[in-house]
Amino acid sequence: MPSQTEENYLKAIFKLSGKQKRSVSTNSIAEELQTKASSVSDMVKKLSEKSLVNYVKYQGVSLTKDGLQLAVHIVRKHRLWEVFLVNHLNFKWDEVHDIAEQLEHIQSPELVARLDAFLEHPNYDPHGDPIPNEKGEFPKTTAIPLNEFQLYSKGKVVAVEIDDPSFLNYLDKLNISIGTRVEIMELNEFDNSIDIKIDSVQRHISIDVAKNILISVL
Amino acid sequence: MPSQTEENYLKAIFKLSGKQKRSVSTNSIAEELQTKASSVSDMVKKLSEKSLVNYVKYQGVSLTKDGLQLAVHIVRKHRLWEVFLVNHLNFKWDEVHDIAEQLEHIQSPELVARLDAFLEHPNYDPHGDPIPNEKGEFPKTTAIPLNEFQLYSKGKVVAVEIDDPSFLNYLDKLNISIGTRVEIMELNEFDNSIDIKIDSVQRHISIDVAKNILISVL
DNA sequence: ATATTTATTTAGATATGTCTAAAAATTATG
DNA sequence: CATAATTTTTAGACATATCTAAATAAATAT
Repeated sequence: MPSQTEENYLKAIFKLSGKQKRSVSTNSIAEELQTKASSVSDMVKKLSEKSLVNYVKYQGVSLTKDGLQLAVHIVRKHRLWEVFLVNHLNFKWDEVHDIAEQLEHIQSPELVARLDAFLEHPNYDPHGDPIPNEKGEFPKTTAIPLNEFQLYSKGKVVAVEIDDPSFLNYLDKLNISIGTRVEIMELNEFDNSIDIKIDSVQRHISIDVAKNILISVL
Repeated sequence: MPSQTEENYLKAIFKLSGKQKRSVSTNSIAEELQTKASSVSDMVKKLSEKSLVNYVKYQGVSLTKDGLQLAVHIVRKHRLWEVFLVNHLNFKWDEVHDIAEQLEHIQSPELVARLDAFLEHPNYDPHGDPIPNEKGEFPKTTAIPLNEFQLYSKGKVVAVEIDDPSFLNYLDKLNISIGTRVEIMELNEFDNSIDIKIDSVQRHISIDVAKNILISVL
């Protein structure tokens, strides 16, 4: 059984690898985990010995099949707990990340299975992120970032790319949440900012915000 | 914030101190935590420096006010989680200890408060153990062990003293659970065993079992 | 292609929590 | 009360995970 620290490394590598599963640099892991590159080197070596990551000195890290499976399972637990916290304990979507960060390390397959059933097998967490099933398979989504959306098209917010409380709070202020309908009114070439309409109110958002909001076409 | 290990030591000392809050020996802590006496010596020294225990070399350990408060709070979390696991995730009373053992270390006062509310402020856990409130106050109980019960008197099982799965399983077999009505039919002086009536069925139980079943008089 | 900058790794140190084996204190026994 | 048995503590070692500082490799710029 991997330690909590090891689990956090696996999760960080999973997150940074993206869908294309590209290999990840020591520095980026260090930044993600708020630690030093030297610590990452050490840990990555250790994970490599356990066959959880592929690691060649100076050439980045990627997850092995075993490592990926573990990482996905931790993500599953994290997101299931977030659903519990929001749907049953009435937390807001910007309050649950740190608590789920702890709960995700609880070791009990039976607990995960029963929690999943209790929550009625949710496919998405409160941030719209997909929840993998027991086998590690993700529900497929066709969402694209708001900034890649076509002018005058209409869509529905299905997820956000980051769950930093300050970002989520900002979205709350703009009245944007999962399920919100948006229409693209104008694309400003100058700074790549976007004008959108929400509930018939026009709003202006920056490219940095737009690319972290995932939309599905209506 | 104390580490998980420190929390486990505090909890062990709390458990071993009993209601009279007697001071606890190094060896008994070692046994309770399945570790070595030398490790206990080290840790107890550390907890003493943090003013969580009173410790004089060779003379045992007791909790300070701060240590007691922390220990009680961990017990509160443990028992609340057990209620959740049994009442909402349909675990049996003999399956929840190890999971609660992990969940009790989750740090979030807000989570505890909301869990407590979600569970509707329970006073007892699935084993009948009292759950302290936010201030650390226990609901008062007048329960006494079955072996101290008077002949021919009737009572109701309100708690069990140990939550070892093998013990709980044995009780299940005898059809004894929290709320079961029992009547003392015979006290056997020879081996201190007891004959009791449960649902009009007579059963024979040993002193070791009897003293771990708490009864309140009817 | 060489020098410089940046990224990464190694070496050595530190903190936590554990252990074994030996020493010291306490308690029990004759 | 002196000796034996037990309990507890200390000393020194080890594993995990971290850090700083120095060394090395890779990438970038001149």
